[in-house]
Amino acid sequence: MGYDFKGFEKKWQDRWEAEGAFHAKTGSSKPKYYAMIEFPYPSGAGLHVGHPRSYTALDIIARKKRMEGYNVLYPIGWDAFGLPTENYAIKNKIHPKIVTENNIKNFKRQLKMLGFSFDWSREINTTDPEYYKWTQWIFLQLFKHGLAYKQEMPINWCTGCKVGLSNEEVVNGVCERCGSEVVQRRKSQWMLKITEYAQRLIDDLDGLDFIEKVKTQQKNWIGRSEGAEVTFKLSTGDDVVVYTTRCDTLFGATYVVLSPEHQLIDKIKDSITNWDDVIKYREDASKKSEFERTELAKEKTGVALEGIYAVNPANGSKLPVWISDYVLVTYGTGAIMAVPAHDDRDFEFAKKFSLPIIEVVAGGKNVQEEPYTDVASGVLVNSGFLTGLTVKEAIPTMIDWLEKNGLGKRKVNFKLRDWVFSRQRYWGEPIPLVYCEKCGWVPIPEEELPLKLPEVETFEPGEDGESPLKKATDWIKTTCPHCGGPAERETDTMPQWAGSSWYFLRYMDPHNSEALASKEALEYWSPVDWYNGGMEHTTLHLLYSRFWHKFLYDIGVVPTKEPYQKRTSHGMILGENNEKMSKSRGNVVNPDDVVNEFGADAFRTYEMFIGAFDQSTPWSNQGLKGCYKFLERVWNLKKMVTDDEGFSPDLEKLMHKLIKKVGEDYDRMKFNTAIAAMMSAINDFYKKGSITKGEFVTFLTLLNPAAPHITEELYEPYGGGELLSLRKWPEYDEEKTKDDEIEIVVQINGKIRDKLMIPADLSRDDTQKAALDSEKIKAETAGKNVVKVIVVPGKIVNIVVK
RNA sequence: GCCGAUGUGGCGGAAUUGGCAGACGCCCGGGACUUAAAAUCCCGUGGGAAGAAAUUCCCGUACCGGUUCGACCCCGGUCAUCGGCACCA
Repeated sequence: MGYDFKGFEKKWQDRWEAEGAFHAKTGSSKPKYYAMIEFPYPSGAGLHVGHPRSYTALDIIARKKRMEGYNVLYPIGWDAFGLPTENYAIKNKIHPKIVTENNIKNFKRQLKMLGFSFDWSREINTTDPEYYKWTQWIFLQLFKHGLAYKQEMPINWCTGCKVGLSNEEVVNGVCERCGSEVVQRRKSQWMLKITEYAQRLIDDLDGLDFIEKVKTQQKNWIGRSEGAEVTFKLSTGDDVVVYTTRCDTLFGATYVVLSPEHQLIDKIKDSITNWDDVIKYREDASKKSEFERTELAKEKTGVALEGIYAVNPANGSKLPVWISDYVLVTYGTGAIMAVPAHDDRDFEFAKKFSLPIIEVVAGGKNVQEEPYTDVASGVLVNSGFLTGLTVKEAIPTMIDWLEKNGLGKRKVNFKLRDWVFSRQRYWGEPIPLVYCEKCGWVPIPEEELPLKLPEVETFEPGEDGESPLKKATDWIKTTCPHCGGPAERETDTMPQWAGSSWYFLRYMDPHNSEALASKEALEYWSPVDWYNGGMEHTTLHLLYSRFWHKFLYDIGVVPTKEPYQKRTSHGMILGENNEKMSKSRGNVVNPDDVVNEFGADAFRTYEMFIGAFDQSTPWSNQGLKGCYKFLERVWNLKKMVTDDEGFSPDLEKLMHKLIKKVGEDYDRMKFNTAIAAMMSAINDFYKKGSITKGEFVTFLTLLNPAAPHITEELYEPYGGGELLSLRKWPEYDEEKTKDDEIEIVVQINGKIRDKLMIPADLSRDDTQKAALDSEKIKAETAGKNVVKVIVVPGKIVNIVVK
């Protein structure tokens, strides 16, 4: 009738804590192992059943490594700045600090009840001034090295949160967080030059053990493209530089397009005869929200700049110049040469406005009807000195020609944009800069860090999205650290991603007041050996933190180029109805209820057994019960343990196989099959009716990383006061995992006709002989012509007959 | 549209990477125990056909085709679902 998990789960959690069993020791002579999960945002909703999937997985890794003799760091903390807390604070008129404290308290209780082997003595909190002191310090270093700059620029403005968003935070034209419409606004914003690291962020992926889809997603996001910048002369005498990856098609350019925001337009204003139309188009374009821009992408719009033309540098032909918002001001040069015969967008535009289409690459269908964009095949035509070359040959030939004649040059572009780093919000790290009329932006002295968040009456953003800190007038007024004159503090705060961009460093030395971490700790623990987290952070947190880390490497603060050696990702846990868990769908499973009813071990074991770790799977209460039953069977094993040491002859093979299987499966994150193997073993134990002490203890050790409480409890009578969690991981003997006799399959023409037990080490010839000697096979092959016999020793014999 | 992943019993999922498809668990069915039920333990469980039975045969990994002695696995094509990107020239 059940096992009394409530009687001991808490007991062991307390004992691990009291003994400091999972404390990592900086500088220990043991080899180090740094396992990390993404620290949670302590939301009011409490822990989601998805969190423990990742935490249990790396807990298993951490616990196993510890048992294998490593000095393991498996830390935990709170990524606690952010909008949901602030919005809750506004709504309920409670200080976000209090909200955060309460949420952390609840999260901490929930995490503790699950028995993770976190080193709680290293707990960190991004909203703690002792923590954000160093977030601010890093920002100051970025500023001092010219990687932080303030710029008036069109930003994504969330109409709901009243805050600027980075491109990464805009999903399908709406705010990732609140779902409100996002529009373009011009705002002065702090920016971080992540683009300066674009190439290195791609290149350095090579040496890393990241799952492939993370690497490709990051590469696609950074979006490197090789091409050329080509200069077109305008009839006004000005130059317009366009960016193209297909300079081979230059002879086919039939018009030039500038983005509506292109700077040149104002300069040549006087030569444009339809200026009113241009003004109107620009205004319309700027009013379009991000949503409209993407949704209406199909329908091309534009205005010709009348009174001017551009000259094609390849053949001197005069081309009309247009403006259109299908050309983005933020990419390349904000201007393109249009080759409608060989580009989908240009084709569409040319059709709509009846512009000429000239074929310069042969090999497609009629380019008057559809563009031919294939780069792999196709030969240049109508293209002067390029005619006859393949596209692949023509591109470098054209670039060489352009460079030789001073008409263009090779150019690499990236889709990645600089990181919009300021938020007009309260609950974030204050940006530690002051503005002085005389000296401009001046960093505050490092001794003055942390620059603490001032107290304010209300946390709402002001009209027009002013930062709530604007109301802290006393705080804002200060003196310039440079000239001593009057100055004002920056009132924007940092985005939520700031604190998480370096937290893995703080874990190494969390209480250091002199530095973000000591040199010794950084040298000892870097890099994180294994970092598991969600795919949703691939282009945000994961990229941002790699960027910060590279910067810190460049200025000599950290010893490695990359923060994380290995990155894996877990699949989502869906509701029982196979949909994403959400309050509105009513399919949320609360970890508190699960632990209360079935205990932490059953919860952990089930989350590991639920399916392939990297794939999404629906929750199942029945499946959970199955795992509970398994643990119950483990519990009841204690009644059948004999006093014998070691392994009994009839279970020896099984035990060695099991040690091998479970260990290897844990390492490869095949937790589901590791648990399955242990379930299978349990079935065998029950069949036999008794097991030795040695078998029992070994079994408990293998299960311990997944189900630490029940195994500690069962081990207690055998441990002599020692914790099972700190016991040595069992070893196996490869020889003893091998069977003496194996079953092989005999096929005739690929169909199974017989199965034979043969000695495992039987030679190829003898295996073949045994197969052909089988009665069944003899009967089947009688009177037929044996054409061929394929023998795979230890596996199969296939006899081909006619 | 582009990039990536996935598709296997009633369900979650296995399959040493080209060698017995369906491990393990759930559900369901049967039996033991019990006055009875629950719990527990044992057995069965992809579909179809033949047989009283042990057993035997056929079909089967989204669909179509190919390579191979042999394909869930490799190749070509199609469809579906999910995730990411999306006017990036």
